[in-house]
Amino acid sequence: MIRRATMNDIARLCGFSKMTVSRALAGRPGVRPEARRIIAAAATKLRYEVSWVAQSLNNNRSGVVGVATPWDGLIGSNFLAEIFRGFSRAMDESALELALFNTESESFNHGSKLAKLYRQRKVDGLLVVAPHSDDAFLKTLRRLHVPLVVVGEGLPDASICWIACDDSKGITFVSQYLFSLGHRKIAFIGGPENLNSAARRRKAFVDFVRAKALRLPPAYFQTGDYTIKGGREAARRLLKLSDRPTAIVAANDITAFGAMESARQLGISIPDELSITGFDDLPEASERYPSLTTVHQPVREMGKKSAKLLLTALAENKLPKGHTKMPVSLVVRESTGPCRKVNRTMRPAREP
Amino acid sequence: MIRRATMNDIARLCGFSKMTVSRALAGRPGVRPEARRIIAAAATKLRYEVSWVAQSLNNNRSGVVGVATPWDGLIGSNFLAEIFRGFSRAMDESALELALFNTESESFNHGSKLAKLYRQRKVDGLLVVAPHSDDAFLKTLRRLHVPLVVVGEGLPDASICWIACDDSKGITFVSQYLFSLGHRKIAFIGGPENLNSAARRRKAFVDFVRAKALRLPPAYFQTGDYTIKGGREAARRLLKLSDRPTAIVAANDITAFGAMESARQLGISIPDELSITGFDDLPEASERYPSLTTVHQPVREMGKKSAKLLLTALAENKLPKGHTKMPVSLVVRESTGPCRKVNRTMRPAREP
DNA sequence: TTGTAGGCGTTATCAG
DNA sequence: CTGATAACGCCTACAA
Repeated sequence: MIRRATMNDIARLCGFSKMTVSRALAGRPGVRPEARRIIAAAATKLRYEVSWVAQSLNNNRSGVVGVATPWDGLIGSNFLAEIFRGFSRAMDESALELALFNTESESFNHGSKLAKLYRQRKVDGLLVVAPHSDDAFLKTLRRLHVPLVVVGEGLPDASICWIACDDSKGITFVSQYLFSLGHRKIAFIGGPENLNSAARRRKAFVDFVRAKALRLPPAYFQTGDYTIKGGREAARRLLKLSDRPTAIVAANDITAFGAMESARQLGISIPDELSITGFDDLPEASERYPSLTTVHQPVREMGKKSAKLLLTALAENKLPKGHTKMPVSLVVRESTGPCRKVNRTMRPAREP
Repeated sequence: MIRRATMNDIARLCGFSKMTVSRALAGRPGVRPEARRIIAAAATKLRYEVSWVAQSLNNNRSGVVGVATPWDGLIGSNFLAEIFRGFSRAMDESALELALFNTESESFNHGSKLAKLYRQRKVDGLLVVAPHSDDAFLKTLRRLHVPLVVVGEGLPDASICWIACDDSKGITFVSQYLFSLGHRKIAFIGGPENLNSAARRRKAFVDFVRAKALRLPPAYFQTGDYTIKGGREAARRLLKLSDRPTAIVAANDITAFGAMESARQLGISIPDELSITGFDDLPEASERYPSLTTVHQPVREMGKKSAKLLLTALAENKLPKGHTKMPVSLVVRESTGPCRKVNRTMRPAREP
């Protein structure tokens, strides 16, 4: 492995000074076109690449944006994948790279690693994806004035910049839709308690139930963990009730997929005997059989937008600010249908 | 944002020279214990963190390991997720960070970005996950002597270090198992042509068919793309054949999931009328209904091992070498069963 | 238009 | 054990 060429090498090779070389290669004014050409040629010949480290030392910038997210919940998911696609779209032109951090690792959340990350200038800023509401590191970050944007979770702390979707509206959409199909026995499978968005979705459902004065047994309010398995188990509990629901609102698509599996296992047909809705509109939602009625949220767009926000802030050398609620929409597919007045339970269904 | 403390600040504060401070904080010998304590105290008071950039400039090391992989195929998948978990397990103690690169981005594969990545010292080495066999960048990398380990794909080029699983053996396992259950009409759904592993799996199946002298119609050899959709479509083609197979060997789990959906849509019961096998043993395989008989490959282990390999090589300042084929094993679950001599097709099944 | 001097924060080297 | 000096590769500021 041979030593890489430096500006000095180029300078020596073509008889200019380091400085002229620097100016020429950075495309800055004040260099004779002729000189520019000579220098460019020399650079090519020596296979020169600027040392990004040396630049960083000058700028006090690392050129790296950190992506921090709970791995166990997200890293294999299409949700995160879509967000990433959004990120990379936004950063394509920016010469910045993405580094990945697991917020679930002790050292990260505790803050020990975190302080270093930024103070050692390993990252210029952070994109935080779907943090848990009990994550300690966000407070640390705020105190250190680290430029950061939170994606996919609206936070109560007004000083933190975030981009999320309108959770309440989404849940209202599906609930309303099921209601309009005649469903009155609607159950809910929520997400993990440590996500603000999950809490908001649950609250929206509760509000809806109240507004429509539906009288639902407590067992209709289940909690999952945004995994297939969690959805399956919660649905199983629901579907084994003597007075089982005719529709299930799942707090995300994955949970809905799990619920669909439980129904299938129990021989309950979708949507004839049971309607199911999701939330997120992951690519899979349209590909499953039956396809899933769900709430579309512009995940990739959110990724792109948040990355842009951060880049702009970094460029202007200030902290990103503000909160954005992205619009959601109802996507009707095959997993929902009109309510049949009587289901197959032994006892006849209660009249609403 | 206040200027960060430097070694100079500490030196001034406690009356030692920069050099002594450096030695003390790096825990190197040749510093009086008393001095050590004083310096440590000063560092704490000033909230000092070493500048990793300045260190890099000295070491000619960036402290970053790049992870390069085709995003569209992998980034939302549990396969990649498992590999990542392995990586992070291996790097937990190492102070290195992971940066992410999309091999499908033009600038990357073309090599323009790539050369820079390493020559600018943005990364010390690369972990390349499941590259396509037609990826040009690998050749570039080899020429530049970039330390790299390829995970999940065995490559023909002997000079590149890789860790993969024993594809042939895996396919032989499932084929053999289906055969032992009495299946003779076994179809295959392969993976994308631009993956060496997919080619090897297909070849293993063909070899098996030949060894057993099975006479299968050409339509029994399908090609998917390792997606649910691809699996579903290929399976649909198979199941609509007048002489349809009694078993399907899918080249990965995802494809198998798709195939299972097709069967369900067509009202074909698994495993009574159709046996299906996968490959990978993703976490989902055991959670689907019915659960999937498949080939287990130690994905996380592979991730861990490859990261370790790279770290060792970096520490010893040489290129990682060698090829590792990880063992695979057959995992029997619910998606396979004995062959019934007559299936529901109108015409009676041929005798084997 | 070009060049010189100096600094970014750390560490290697060698002298005290 | 401690410290002065130089070097890593680039860029800003200023001078010619």
